Amino acid sequence: MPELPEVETIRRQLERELPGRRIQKCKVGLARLVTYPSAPSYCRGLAGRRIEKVARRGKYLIFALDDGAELVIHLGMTGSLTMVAERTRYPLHTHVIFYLDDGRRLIYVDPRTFGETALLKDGDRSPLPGLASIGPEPLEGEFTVKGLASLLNGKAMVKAALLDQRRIAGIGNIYADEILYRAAINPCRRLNELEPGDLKRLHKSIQEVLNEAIDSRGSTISDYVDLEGEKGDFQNLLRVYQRAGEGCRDCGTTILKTKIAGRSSHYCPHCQT
DNA sequence: ATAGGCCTGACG
DNA sequence: CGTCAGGCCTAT
Repeated sequence: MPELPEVETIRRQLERELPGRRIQKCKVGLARLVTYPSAPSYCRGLAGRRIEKVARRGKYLIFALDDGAELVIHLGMTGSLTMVAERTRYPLHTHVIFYLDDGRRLIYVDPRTFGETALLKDGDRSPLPGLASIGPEPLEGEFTVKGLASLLNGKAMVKAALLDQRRIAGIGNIYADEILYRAAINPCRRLNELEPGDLKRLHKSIQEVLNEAIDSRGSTISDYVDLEGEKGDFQNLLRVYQRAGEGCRDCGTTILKTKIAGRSSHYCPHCQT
């Protein structure tokens, strides 16, 4: 579910709430979600730690702890984080509970359980291959047109490449479609056929779409909510995603839907070539 | 590159 | 009942 804009929205809210707070203890209801180390060691390692900072890398949330360890959470498809008061009933599918020293709890809820969490020591991210091999942040200064061109090598379809977290961090199915629409690039185009003009538009579109989505606090298609339980607004601004059969907002042509890299892909056959 | 698997829930 | 869903890993 959550892509870069949704995770960044949650990160900003966590950053207002958590730094300075201690995790008194933690409870794991579904041990499978703790991918490193074992669930018991994870809880032992977290007990008593103070949270110093909440960062984001792609779709991963990274909590820096006072002993140098990192608490990592990936929300998968349907994960969400919420702060709840003491004596509040936990929602269905609450799998991890962090008890904070102000009485509140940070809870991890995830119906489909595609998410994961881990506790990394000494900045060693190798236990999480997806994080260890992640590509550059598209909204950071070093993400240039030239850099993008070098990341998009080979002959894969451009849509598949945008979804590949090892090339660029944080883009998922919604924003890949929206980015390609804005860049006027057909999702089936091959990387080795992109011209300098395409790359320039693609670079600009990646940053514009992601920044605008963050400004709208993400997209809520079905169940995404932020830390406060609020839905995002960007679903109202989508141009192609889930609009198959409807008219293109620019030219009126019917938006098409196809399958690329196993994911549904929406595009305007007239505007995107 | 593609399909299948991991899960639950919504919808037709 | 079947199909589909914001992610990602594996096997073919």
